[in-house]
Amino acid sequence: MHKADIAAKFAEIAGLLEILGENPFKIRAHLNAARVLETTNEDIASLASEGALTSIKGIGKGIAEKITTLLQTGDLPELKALHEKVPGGVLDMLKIPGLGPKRVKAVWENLGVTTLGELEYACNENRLATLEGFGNKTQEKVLKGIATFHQFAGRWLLSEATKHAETALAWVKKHGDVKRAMIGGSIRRGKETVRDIDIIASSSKPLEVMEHFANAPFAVEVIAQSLAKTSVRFENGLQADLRVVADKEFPCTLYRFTGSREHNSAMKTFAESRGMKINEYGLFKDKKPLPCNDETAIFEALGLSYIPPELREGLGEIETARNCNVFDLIEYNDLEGLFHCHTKYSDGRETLETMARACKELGFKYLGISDHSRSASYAGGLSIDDLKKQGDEIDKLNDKLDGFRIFKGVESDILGDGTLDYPDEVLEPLDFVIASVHSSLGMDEKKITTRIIRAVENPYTTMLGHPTGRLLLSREPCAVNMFEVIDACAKNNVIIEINANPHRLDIDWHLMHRAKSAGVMLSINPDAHRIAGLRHAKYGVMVALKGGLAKADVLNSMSLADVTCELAIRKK
DNA sequence: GCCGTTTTCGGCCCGACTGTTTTCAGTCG
Repeated sequence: MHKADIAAKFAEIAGLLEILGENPFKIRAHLNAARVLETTNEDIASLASEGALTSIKGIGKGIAEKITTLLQTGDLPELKALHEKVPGGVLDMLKIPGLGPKRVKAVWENLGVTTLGELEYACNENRLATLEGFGNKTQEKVLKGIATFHQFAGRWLLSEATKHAETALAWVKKHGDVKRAMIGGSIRRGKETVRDIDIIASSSKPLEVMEHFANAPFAVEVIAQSLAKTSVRFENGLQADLRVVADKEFPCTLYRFTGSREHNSAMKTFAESRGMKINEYGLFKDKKPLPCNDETAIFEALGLSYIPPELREGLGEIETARNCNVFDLIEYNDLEGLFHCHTKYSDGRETLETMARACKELGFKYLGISDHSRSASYAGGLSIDDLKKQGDEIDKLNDKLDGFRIFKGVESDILGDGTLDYPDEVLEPLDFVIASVHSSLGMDEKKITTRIIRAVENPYTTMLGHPTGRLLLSREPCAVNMFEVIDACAKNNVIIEINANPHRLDIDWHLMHRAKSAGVMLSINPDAHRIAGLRHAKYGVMVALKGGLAKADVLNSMSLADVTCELAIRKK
């Protein structure tokens, strides 16, 4: 059993205990253990065998025993006992916004509701609103929450799907008869959420390769097996399709199973206009296949410049490819530094120095630190004194970190009225200020737009952080009118963040063209709370590509000297 | 259930918001 699986068990226990109204501190201890397990670098199995699990902060005697039991048996008697007390579907209800443990318990005990389906039914019959402590507003909110839940079911975050896709790809490549293999589909296009994994491989023995795939250790179920493809399911329900073709067909199959439906359809039409035909088996002229060794050759044969996978959405990219030689797009290696990172000063896992050194080791030249501000008490936001203290530490580190620079910043909460939560004299000496909304995201369009624009107009705001507050697959963006916000950013010389955390990817890439044409600069920010989070910048680059951004549009593609200058100019 | 320690038990984050009530419980971040 893996650390992440054990962590999930503890989170499950916490949820069940919550519904049962157990001691809140016991619940927190389990949640804390889950988080610790998710993030620790320790080898749990060997610590368990040495009886040294309690050396990890947050793991005491009780939880250490449970981890050991889970490692040895894969199961936990306590969890079984809890499941006997609480029906499975009741736990799902905790995922509905507006329903916490108390209300879930009330719904379950008073209405006998034990699944989301029954809950929806009860809402439609107006039974939820009649419960004590509930009303029409809550009932409506729950109904909306259930709809959102269904809408997101069966979709995965790009980061999660990528991780599984890489596992599957590595397994496919292990087969000795595989010549080429790649991840295709929406993962290759960098879509922020995806439905399944597509892997394309070439081999002279396709059936054997597909059989090998069906027998993969991660495949808990083989959903379909045919001459054309094999589909398996991972334990978490994610589906992976493998197509194996002859090597000469590989480029066209990969191409066909990468582009969106709209892109493929547009390309089919374009090829026909050139007297050609394109499908998953090849590119044909006068019914004769044109040899294409890779995707580049396909575009060349069609008289187009190469269209990167991220752009193959059917949004006019073929037209662009006819008119220009190359797409001028940012690449991951263009990034010179990273802004928007957290440390132990607020809710980050690492010290300032550890984060800076990790960033340097990744090859970056600078790091912009922006811990939470004082009103973000839930995230350990910094008092004015702490912020000064951090600034002093940054000064010392900058003397030590040869050729690497830490910029002093803060992620300041945008308060309800649009003001930032430090006085001007505190913001003034900082190198940069990210203004972000973290609370009261439910305001109507007019109110929240006015609020955010007021923050953009603050002379100390350098960047607008995760502008819509969306959490992919769990929280819709707030009602903000982003067109107005983009215009305000242009007017006030404020940079817009592309929050690269795979849960956010905010702003949405569809809006990047508009920001670019309004003359707004963007910044690809990892919003890292731990070392691994720094690598999330790659997802930010993927969506920036989708948004058609060039190196020149992105703040943190500037050299250290240039970015220092840029920040100074913006401060004025 | 964990931590820290005056080693045996008390403290563990808490303020804002929402919707419900009519003074506050529950949820959220």
